[in-house]
Amino acid sequence: MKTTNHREMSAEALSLVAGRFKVLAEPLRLQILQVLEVGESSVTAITNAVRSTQPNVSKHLKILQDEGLVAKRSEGNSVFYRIADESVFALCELVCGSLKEKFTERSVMFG
Amino acid sequence: MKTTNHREMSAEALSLVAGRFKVLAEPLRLQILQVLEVGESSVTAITNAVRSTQPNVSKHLKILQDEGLVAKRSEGNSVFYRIADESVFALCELVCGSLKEKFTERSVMFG
DNA sequence: TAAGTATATAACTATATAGTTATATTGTCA
DNA sequence: TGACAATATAACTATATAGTTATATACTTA
Repeated sequence: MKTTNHREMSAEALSLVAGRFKVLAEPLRLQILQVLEVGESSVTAITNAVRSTQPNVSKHLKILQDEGLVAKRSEGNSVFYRIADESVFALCELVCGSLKEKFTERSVMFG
Repeated sequence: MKTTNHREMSAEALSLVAGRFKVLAEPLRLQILQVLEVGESSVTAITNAVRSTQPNVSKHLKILQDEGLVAKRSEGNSVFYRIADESVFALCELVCGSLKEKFTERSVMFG
């Protein structure tokens, strides 16, 4: 049974979808997700991996968590974050494919 | 042959992917895309359908076009826009599915 | 040509947020 | 307990952009 109705989508639903895209619309957050794709990681380790500051990374992690994309686990002094929603990688895959097509087309335009 | 390398992604590539998400991170632009999903449409018709102002819709259409998501065709006085990249609908589908899961989980949390 | 219609653009305002710096909080270990 | 380490948060600044209003541009038709 198909439950999605493509003919109409409430303003609220559109806002939620846009909100998900907004969370992914930040290169640093995408980079953090890529780090976590390998496996769970502490805030310090993530901070080093993405070459940003700790407060900035913490803030982005909170945004990702609020959106349900990552989850965390405390161990002693450290907090380990992990991917909580694998669909983000499928999204990135789709975008990469589309971008590749887009640039191929434009490249062809110039012979 | 698989061409995408998941281990590394350049800062530039991440910016492009984030940029695509940014374009989709606006409810009104998603609404415009939904209107165009049905078929090509003039700026005036789109403006009426999404209940916004003409200049605002024109601006959003330009953003969508720059990203390669829509294309246009002039006919007399009017300009007709159409979907140029169907992948956006697959993206929205994925997000909708993920959001549904997310809210189902949270709903279950409350019994 | 003049009036009307459709679209695009420019200038502006208001708002959201990424990044920084400083600090608070919490846990570890000597 | 005191010093240190890891994380979170608050306050701030700078920047980006959605929406509005006014206007420019281009086409149509009387």
